[in-house]
Amino acid sequence: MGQIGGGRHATLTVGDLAARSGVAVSALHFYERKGLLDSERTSGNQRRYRRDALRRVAFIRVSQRVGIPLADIRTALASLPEERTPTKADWARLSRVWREELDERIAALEHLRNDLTGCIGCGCLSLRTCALQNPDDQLGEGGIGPRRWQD
Amino acid sequence: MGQIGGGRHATLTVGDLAARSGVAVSALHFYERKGLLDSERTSGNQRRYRRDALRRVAFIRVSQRVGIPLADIRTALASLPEERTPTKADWARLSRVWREELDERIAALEHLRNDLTGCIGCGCLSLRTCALQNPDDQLGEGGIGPRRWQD
DNA sequence: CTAAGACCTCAACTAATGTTGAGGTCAAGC
DNA sequence: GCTTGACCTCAACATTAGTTGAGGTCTTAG
Repeated sequence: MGQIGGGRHATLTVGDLAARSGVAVSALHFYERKGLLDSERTSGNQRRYRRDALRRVAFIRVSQRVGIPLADIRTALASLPEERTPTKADWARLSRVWREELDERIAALEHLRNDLTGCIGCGCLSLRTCALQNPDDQLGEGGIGPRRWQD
Repeated sequence: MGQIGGGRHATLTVGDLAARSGVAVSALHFYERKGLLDSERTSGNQRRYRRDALRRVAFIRVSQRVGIPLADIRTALASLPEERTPTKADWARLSRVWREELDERIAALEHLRNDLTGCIGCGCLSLRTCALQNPDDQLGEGGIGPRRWQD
């Protein structure tokens, strides 16, 4: 634990942060490698996190639940003010962007549901006539590469 | 082309199927390796598809747009009658299952949106109090492994 | 009949998001 | 001051959904 019961002190060890955020240590290392998180080091090279790392990790997880890839989360986090602990307003600003993303994704899925419902009626799945096969919305235009969504 | 202009004949070559479905040849090979699709072979070992392969591929793509992983699509396809060309009713039955999945996913995302909207108000993202951090719905319970959603 | 284009297999690579393990170091309680 | 648990790095592996390339074969139009 990071001194005196795991957290009243100024910094957190990686184990503390993992325990409090519910994120595995290996994932925290990974976020750091990817530039989403950083830490100071002790003289012995061990990570020490400032307490706002906790909110940072929280933001990462919430963003992932919304379906945002880490690279985009990284970009968003990079827009936080450097050398000033982010305020609640800073976090709220970032989150608002995600809500718009989420709105769009929900709308796209609803559109898809409407199409699918129609196609179930005819059972067609016809390549020429079925709306699902010739999408006029954004869904499915990004090709077949690695997935962007998560659950 | 699969004889006489690419398709009036009984079977399709892999190139025909690719052209008509909009799916790359390499993806069709991949689906076959994964058991989602199969083909007869000519004496020279080239694939020849029955015409209902077209609808099968259509079903695969539609399912992927709904966000279903290939393994699940494979399971669904396995429930189609063997040795009888599937009817429209068969396809409609499968699609209905996906619509239920889609309904659930939309509902989960809407729930998430409500939580996020609330959390934007307070800017908290608190690990203890924010609904997003302590999910009581299905979202986010599957852990962190490979993604299940797509776009 | 032959040449060009389509097809074949197999292995390696991509991308995102991590986990696992090996081999070694730090820090803290007794 | 030593031992034990936590930490370090780096490399390899897992998963999903394919793509790319090498090296070779089939089919078909002319």
